[in-house]
Amino acid sequence: MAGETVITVVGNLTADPELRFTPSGAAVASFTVASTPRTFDRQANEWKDGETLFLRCSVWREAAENIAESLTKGTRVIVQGRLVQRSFETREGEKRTVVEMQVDEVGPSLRYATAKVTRASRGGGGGFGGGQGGYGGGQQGGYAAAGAQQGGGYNAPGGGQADDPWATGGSSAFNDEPPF
Amino acid sequence: MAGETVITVVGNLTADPELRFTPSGAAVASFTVASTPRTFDRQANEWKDGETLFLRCSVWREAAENIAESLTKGTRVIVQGRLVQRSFETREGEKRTVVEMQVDEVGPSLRYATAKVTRASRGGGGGFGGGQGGYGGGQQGGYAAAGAQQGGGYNAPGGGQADDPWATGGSSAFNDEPPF
Amino acid sequence: MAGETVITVVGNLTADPELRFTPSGAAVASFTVASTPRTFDRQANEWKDGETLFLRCSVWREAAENIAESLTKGTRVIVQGRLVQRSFETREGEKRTVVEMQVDEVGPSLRYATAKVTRASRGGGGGFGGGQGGYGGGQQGGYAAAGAQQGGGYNAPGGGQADDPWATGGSSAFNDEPPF
Amino acid sequence: MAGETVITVVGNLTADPELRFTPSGAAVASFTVASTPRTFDRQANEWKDGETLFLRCSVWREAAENIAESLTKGTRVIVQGRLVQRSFETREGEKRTVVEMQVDEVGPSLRYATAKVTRASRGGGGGFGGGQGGYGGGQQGGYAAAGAQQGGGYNAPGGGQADDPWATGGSSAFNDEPPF
DNA sequence: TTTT
DNA sequence: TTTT
Repeated sequence: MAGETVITVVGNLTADPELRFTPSGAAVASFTVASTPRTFDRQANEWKDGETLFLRCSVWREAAENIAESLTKGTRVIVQGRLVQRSFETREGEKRTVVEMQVDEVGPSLRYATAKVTRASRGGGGGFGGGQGGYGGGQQGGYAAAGAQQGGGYNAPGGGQADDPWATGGSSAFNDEPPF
Repeated sequence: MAGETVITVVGNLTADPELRFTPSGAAVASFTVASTPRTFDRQANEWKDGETLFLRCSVWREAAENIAESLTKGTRVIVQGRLVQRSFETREGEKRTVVEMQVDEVGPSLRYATAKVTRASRGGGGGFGGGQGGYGGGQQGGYAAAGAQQGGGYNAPGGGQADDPWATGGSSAFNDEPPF
Repeated sequence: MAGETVITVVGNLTADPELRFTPSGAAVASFTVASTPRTFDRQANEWKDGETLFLRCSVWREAAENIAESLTKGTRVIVQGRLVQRSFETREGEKRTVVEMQVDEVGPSLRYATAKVTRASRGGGGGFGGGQGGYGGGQQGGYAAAGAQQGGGYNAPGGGQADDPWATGGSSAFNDEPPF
Repeated sequence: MAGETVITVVGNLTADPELRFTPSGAAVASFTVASTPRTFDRQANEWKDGETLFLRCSVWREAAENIAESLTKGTRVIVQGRLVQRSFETREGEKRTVVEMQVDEVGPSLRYATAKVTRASRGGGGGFGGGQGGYGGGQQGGYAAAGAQQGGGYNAPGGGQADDPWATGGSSAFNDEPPF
């Protein structure tokens, strides 16, 4: 009896996702995420790549079809799901167990610039209107792009805490240099 | 002295991201994620929406510019980062503190079908080839698409543990009905 | 290159921890956590136990010695650490890979009442004063116990947000029935 | 519509937990965790303490009573729960919102040696027999203690994957120096 | 192989 | 087997 084993992994696809269908027609996609931690080596006093974790992932239904269309080998992704253990038998009749992930949420990471190019599009598109229908028809892509409110200083940020500090100019957040 | 407070939140943008620049030219984007948990009400014996969490998020550098281009109001996103507390002063000179998130990774969730439409594109594009080059030029969008190996029954899935069970036909994963 | 794969698992020890020492004298403890998720079966409209995840865990140094002393078979624990993959060779010379956890933080869960009994003590003890000195010597155990300020209505809760709501009487948190 | 916002925080109690009871008799404990991240400063090329996060936490029912007995100011704890937002009104009638945590699991961290002392006990006690009553009656405390199998080299570790590598002598895990 |  |  335990809460949950929901985890989030960030890494790169080792190959294009595979899409299959169950007899009843449900889509299931599977892929492997390679996640290489960066750790600080106290001895050497430098950053090093740790051992890569290769984690097998399964996605069902809509999400399965979505990722088959938009994620490819090498894509950096964010994957959230539950760790599960699956038993199976080898061809030699030996029992084995593997740890895998049943994916709840998955999407491409926008952390690096390389992610940008691919979202160029013609006549509409642009933006991930995840919501209840098609928002955002009509952005033209390009740099200024995608509906971002680049300008204003006092536009209500629409959320958060009472008397939101982001709305007040001169917040420390907008002085120099990122905090990390 | 504490490990980390890395968390992952899934939710929808309450507005388009705001993009600004520090005096030194570093990009910083901010947005609010609305995350509504579904919880099972034991009394009523049914699922209900919990209280929505509105969490203010900041993103720096490349990622800031990337999201300003591709995320819009309503997008369902996966956000990973560190919880931080920020102090500020109200216009009345009162000290306040808010809990926010410094984002490490963020991207659109591909969980729902609505995410699909927006990635249609002309002459290439398509797919998030996060990697260093060929983002699968040539997919036509549409359903079969995006490099997924839809066909085979026994193609090596190229991943996972020794003697990978996914390679063996008839794995339980491909029988009927998703497990959840 | 990926952020981190820090995860937290809650479950029960399948056996007492094993404590060993490296040639250089570093302590390493290992144990297996059995984590059984509860999931809501939509078909049956009821809660069921999911498949149990058995996750092998390693702990080093001080923590290794601490857990060897205080955790036993069956203990419900909270374990935080990094997922790692370890390669090894079977006696038949076959290569294998397993997913395990390198533990950063671990401790007994105080969720259930059964956890209570074992902490009874004589003349001192009681309480886990992990902090910077005085572990409250002198609590007598028993129910009212352990330094909790049961009484007051307006004692400053010493932390948190400006104008902390916990300090104001009549907060909704103290009306009837827990929210879950 | 969002999965969950389950998070885990590690930190120290800023004060003893406060225990109260709702009119209907349900116990609720509250406390604040101070969590100070260690981050690597690229400029200075050294580790620094980040800004401390003070997170207000609520615990209900059994767990509330358990922690009131055993956690005290300064204790290092592992806390898992859901981030929630709570609205309230200040004495001036102003609306405010705070981010807090509804705790699912909480316990003392056994990471540091200081945690050890407090578990000394007389005639029984000792160990957290989380299970079905009092296991482990009779450990004497002290170092060898608490059911740990310190000895053997080849005792079956009882867990994990097929052909468990931990059972094989000479695993890399038992060579010199911890991996971090 | 654990377990409110 | 991936990868800023």
